Amino acid sequence: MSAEKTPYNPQEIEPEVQKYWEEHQTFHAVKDSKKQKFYCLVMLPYPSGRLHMGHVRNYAIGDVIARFQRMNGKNVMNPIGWDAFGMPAENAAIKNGRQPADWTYDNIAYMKKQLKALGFAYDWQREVATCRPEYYKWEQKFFGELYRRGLVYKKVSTVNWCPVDHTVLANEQVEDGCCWRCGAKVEQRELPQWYLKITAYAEELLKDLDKLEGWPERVRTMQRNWIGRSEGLNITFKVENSKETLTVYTTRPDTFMGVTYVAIAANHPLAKEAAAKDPKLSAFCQECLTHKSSEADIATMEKKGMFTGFYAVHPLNGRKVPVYVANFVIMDYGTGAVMSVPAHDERDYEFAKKYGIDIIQVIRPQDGSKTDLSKQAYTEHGITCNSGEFDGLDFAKASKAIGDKLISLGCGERKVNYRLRDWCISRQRYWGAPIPMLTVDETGELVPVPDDELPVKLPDNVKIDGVTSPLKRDPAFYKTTYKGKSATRETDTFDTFMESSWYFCRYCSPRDDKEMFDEDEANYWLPVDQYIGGIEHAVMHLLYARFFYKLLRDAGMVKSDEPFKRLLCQGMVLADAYYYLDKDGVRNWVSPLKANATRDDKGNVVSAVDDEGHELHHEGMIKMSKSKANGIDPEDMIKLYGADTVRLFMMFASPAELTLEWRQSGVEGSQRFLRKFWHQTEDLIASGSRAASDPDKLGSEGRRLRHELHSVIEKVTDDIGRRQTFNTAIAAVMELLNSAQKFKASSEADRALLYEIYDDAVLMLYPVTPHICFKLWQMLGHKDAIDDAAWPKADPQALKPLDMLLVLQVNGKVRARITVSPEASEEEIKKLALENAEVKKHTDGKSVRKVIYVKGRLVNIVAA
RNA sequence: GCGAAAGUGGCGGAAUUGGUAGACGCGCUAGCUUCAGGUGCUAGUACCGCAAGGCGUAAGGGUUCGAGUCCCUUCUUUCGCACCA
Repeated sequence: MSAEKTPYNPQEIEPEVQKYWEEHQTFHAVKDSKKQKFYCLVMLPYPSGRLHMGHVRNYAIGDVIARFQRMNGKNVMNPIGWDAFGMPAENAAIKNGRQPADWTYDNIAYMKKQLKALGFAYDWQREVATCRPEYYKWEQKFFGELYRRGLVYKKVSTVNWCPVDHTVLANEQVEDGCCWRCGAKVEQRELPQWYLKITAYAEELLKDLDKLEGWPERVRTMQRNWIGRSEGLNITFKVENSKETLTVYTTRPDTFMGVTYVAIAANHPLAKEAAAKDPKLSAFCQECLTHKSSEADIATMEKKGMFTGFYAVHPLNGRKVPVYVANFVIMDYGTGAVMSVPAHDERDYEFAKKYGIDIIQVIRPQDGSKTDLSKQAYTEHGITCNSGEFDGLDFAKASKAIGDKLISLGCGERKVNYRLRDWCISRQRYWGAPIPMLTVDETGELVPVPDDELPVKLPDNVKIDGVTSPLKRDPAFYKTTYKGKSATRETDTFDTFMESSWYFCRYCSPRDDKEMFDEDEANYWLPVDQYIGGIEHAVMHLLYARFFYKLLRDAGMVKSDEPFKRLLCQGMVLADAYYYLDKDGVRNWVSPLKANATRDDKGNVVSAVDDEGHELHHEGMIKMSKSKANGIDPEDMIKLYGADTVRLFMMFASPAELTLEWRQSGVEGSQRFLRKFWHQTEDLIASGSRAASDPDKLGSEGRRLRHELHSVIEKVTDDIGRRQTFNTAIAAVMELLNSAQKFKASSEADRALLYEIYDDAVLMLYPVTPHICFKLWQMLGHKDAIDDAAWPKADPQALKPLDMLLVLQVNGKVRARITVSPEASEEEIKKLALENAEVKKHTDGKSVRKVIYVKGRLVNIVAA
């Protein structure tokens, strides 16, 4: 024990180990058909400038899985890249006059350093930045192909318009009626836009969700709801005094005989026709269109309508029903017109009451109970009434009969509808991939930019004023020719979700200058075996990427149907938030690192004061954010504790899918563990050299400990590989090391066992804390680097239990614990249980009714 | 409103197939060591009780020899969606 102890110094060893990985290109992946591949993918970051804890958590999880799979013999690809187009670069350009490109590339360089300091096992040779022409060239080419395949179209339509960012937002990008990035209230505008026909794949996107067994159920449910398939009927009404007809979509054909009015969207052709004659109606339509347009906002706003003067003619009973413009009907969903049955729909009921429209009951409850339509609508499925020849039918029969009748009259058509709408990919921004389309000036013909002219490069050195895209003011960009004729380029750019929809394919051959990606490489690596990212991408990104993958498949470029086999959505990172109130009662948020909390003897925060003496209010643990000043900078933490400590804490503090509470004391605990691990390994080495393992020479304590080791190997393997419960895997190793620490080695065989334990513990912790394990592995005398070492295997011999701990219960209550030989028969065990003194205390004077033995676990004696 | 998930010590969490509730860690308490220590080590720590023992997984009920786990009712929280015609 005389050996000098070296302190555990992560600041020294981590850069050293990282340098080794860099020099050896340890994590460079090469296709090898003889080896089973494993594609581990983390959602690529937007280069905002600095990593945040959300990134670190995401990538730590990915790194653990990638390293674990590598140790298990897989050929692992673990790439990283940059989702480099987007608004913040333009905002930075506006703010400090820098070019978006310069700003972005600087950020990438900085964040790359941060990622390297965390020791992630990326194949840096595959790094991709989506803003490079070599990347988006292929996206432009593919877009041209999609256009030729009829999957791209341009249409004028109402779109969500962000008045602050001066850009159109996809429906999916609007949160609570506000822009998802800047939070400004969204308005509606009519603009010509490019669309991708995602609805053509709606059915398959829905159906294939069933194949995604490795996805969290909640994500699949969200996507199912987002696609929102419904079966119904399109019904066409004739309109009096108009050439227009009116087609509505309904999922309740059974209520058709109760229609008393029709509601249409403000920008429906019939509404426009009526508005042309009526200034009041025109003003109302205008008001409807300037309204916030997200579904959530429409849901909460007051329902309003206005009579158009038109009457639609009910095709079955000839009734003339008024046509209203209503603010809650959307042109883009269904047909932009709704038939209204106030008696059996709550919204229609409310509307009818407000405007004095008839309410006619055509459905009655199946069980014969009474309904009171003077109070509320009856919305359940029931039996038809007041419906003439259709009376007395249930929902299915009535829907079929009425549908058949309408179809035979030529004014009905069965229709499957989706909530999902086509993907608008146009953005009125500079910092994005230009949409590669041209308009021939003379003819107005729309054509894709010919492949040999791609990429359509973004011009450099532009002036950004935050209002008009520089592309729209730059004739050198938009003036061009097509087959000798003058033409005008599209000046809109792609939605950045386009780039993130296929980057994982590009990783397969990232420097390919002949095609989008190499098919042999892609079909070796794809699909992704494990994808890891935030739950916020559950619908948009993950749906678009699935769609894009199917487009690639139908172009013959990939062979599988789904891009991501297994998905893990990690939880948010929270931290304590504190504030004090200033003179004006305004909250001033203070970093939790500056809050000195006083705790009671149970450890609860009683009060807190910041460094300047302000009394702080503790808001609790909330999501890390700039506005609440409770973000913890990963770089600060690495400097303070080292990457291994940060990684260990993140993986240990909570299960990956749940929220993670950042606690300084917990981080310190993680560091304490690593320090102990380091010193205990040193102690072992100092206690004597490695002896040959000889399990037969172990005493009973040694055998028990060896049994524990191999049970832990089995558990940790299952926890990381199958269950993905990294926290319990780490806890198991900690427990093992606690046991090893208590074990007094008294022989060569004992010491050999300890070496076996420390070897395996180092291997098992390597995916989580690779730097310290790299060094400990060397210290334990291994010549080859740990990076290529194999994951430990549980020895079946050692897994056999030496003795069995049984719980003895009387009437379900634990009364004693006994140890028996694993060979003991059930009869012997039951006898032992009944003779146990503690058991007897509780069975005395009672008769034993039943004795239940659960193998290897317990004996329960039922006595009364 | 609809849909989904979840409620376990002072805290994060564990209990994987209905079978020892509270692993592991944080915090706290006591002691030792070091003493420049916000280091290290040892022990204790759900609650009530001196103890025997009792009680205990949001609340209430049920199934079972046995329930944190399954079923029903209620409450709460979180997340997602939302006039979807």
